Amino acid sequence: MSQLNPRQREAVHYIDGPLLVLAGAGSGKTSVITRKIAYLIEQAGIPGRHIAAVTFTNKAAREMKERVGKLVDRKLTRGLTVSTFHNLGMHIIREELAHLGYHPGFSIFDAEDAKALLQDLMLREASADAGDELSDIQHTISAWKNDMKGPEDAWSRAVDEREQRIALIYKRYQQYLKAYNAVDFDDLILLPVQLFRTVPEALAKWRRKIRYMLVDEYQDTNLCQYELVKLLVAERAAFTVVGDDDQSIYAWRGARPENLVQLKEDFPSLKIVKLEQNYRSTARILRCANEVIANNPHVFEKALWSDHTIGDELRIVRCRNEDAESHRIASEIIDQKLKKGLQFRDFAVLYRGNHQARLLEMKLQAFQIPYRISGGQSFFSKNEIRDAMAYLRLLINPDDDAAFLRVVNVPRREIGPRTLEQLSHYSRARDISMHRALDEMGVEAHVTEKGLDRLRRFRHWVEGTCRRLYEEDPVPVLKQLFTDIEYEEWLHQHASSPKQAERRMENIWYLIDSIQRMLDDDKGTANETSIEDAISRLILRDLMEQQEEEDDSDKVQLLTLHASKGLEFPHVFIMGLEEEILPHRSSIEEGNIEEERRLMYVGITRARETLTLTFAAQRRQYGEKLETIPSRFLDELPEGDVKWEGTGDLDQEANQQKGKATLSALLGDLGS
DNA sequence: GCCGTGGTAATTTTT
DNA sequence: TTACCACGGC
Repeated sequence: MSQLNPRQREAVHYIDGPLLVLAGAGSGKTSVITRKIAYLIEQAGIPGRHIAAVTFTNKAAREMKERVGKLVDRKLTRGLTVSTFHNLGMHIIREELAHLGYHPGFSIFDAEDAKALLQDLMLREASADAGDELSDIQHTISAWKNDMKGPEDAWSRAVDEREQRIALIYKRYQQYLKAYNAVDFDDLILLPVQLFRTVPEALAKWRRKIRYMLVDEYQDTNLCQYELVKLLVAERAAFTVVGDDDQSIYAWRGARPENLVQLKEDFPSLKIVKLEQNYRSTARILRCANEVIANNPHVFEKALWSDHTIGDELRIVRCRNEDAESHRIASEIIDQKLKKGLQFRDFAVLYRGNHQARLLEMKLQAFQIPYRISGGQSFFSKNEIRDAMAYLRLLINPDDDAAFLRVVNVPRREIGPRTLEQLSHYSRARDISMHRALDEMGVEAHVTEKGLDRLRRFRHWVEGTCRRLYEEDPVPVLKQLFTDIEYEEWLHQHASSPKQAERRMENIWYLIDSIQRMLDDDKGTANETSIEDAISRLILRDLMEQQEEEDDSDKVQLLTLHASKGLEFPHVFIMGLEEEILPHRSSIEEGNIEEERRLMYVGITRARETLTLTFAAQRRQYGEKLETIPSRFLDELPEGDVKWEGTGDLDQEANQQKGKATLSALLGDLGS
């Protein structure tokens, strides 16, 4: 799509004021953003370094960078910011450390570090109640941060005892983070907001830097993120936000689609451009999508259209039970692939919850259908990578107690829980990090001699490595580190097979290679990546190439509806179209059907050519067989556009299906 | 540390 | 029903 349609062109060329682009599914939203960046640089004469485009995921940022790179001369994109909200926040914090009371090399705690800290805090602070769930506390604090509430606000606005308790924990939590020279993910957005509200010079500086701002997936912004945008764009209001209220499916984690409406109030001169032409799906699929979403109330009316052919009817397939459902999908994939000469990668199966993929996986394996499943263990949650990251963090910030605790005894240095307990007790009493505590004379009265000796030896080694990291070429120092500690031997001792240990070690080297690549990437340019920067970017997961490489293979895609947002496939199955699944039971209970409907809408609009919706008439749930009720969303589809199957004699149909499937499997074998 | 036991809950997920 | 957890004993 090299030519822009009139609406898209309008969105690209309008730069005189605030602009909201309501971009329907498949309407070429990324094109608009990337073309607009090109337009701003080449036509409007705004230097790249004064433009910032913000997304939610690294993947989106990477894709955008790539596409801008193809449109604009490399020289002109110098200094252009295309990053996630969190990455932008990290850079602001890094540049304004002094104002915020942080030191260089600050750590970024991920959810697990934060959880560990909270756990620790609760054990000794006793402000918590036995009934308080750790994850509940964590989520509450996170939600407060997303709402821009500090510990004091949370305390004064607490509505019950539980909130009061959590507010106290929140306060202590922040104190510890500060002592560790660490921030958590939410702080990456919140701290810049607090900074900009209290230090006008800092705000002025960033306003001078960012003269034009673009925000992708605007309906997913939370209160804090919107505030950051608002602060940065100021009254000048040179910005474009792109979003789709109908694809808001993340309200449960703080996203505020209301921010779309709020924009109109905050910026009365806001111009709105609607992108309604869809370049992805058949006219029939779009008609169905429009019908379904029309059941939601709307502030902005929008209807997708396409000049594609009408296309096949949607199929709704009733299956006897969940077993038959998965079986049917697997056999249909074989069947359609054969009949239409397709590839496995042309198919995607979408579902509400990850557990629904289990059965399907088994069936796909039985049919020898290759598949790729979304989610699962990520590179960064692997134990060896978490160890390695902890070492890296410790090197750039020795006060990072979470990192310290993770690796102080990995591999074994004979520093046991008792010794650590003593050290931690002392350091907390003094309100300093463990690393710092080891410096003090006072600690000697609290930790046994043997333990202290080992701890100090570890600390000495860390400091030596630290120094070398800055004096020498960092990457060889890092490689040396893992040899020094004999990490590979340790992996072998703890792995179930030598092969596994080798694989884990490979992951470590891959991680270090990635650092090398980051450092090399912009070597010699104005904004050269520092080792701290590279490590922070790793914590923010700005590295996913490994998965990408695997993506090339010919596999059926299995994804949750959430994970499917932004993607498209020629042939889509959505399974489990039953009440209590889609819409999900808890959403029904909470009365939040609208977000579930948007989820359905997202699912429908993923399909280019065909869409098959399946449900099981009977499903085993928590041990007992239950009759299910077909999803209400099925009734919302226009009758003339759907074809129901499997409503007749179920047994007979299942047998027919089985026969067909066996035949297909045989043919499939011959074909390969 | 590793393993069995019993109790509980059972979405969606990025940074 | 299953799967994951925290807990306690070795």
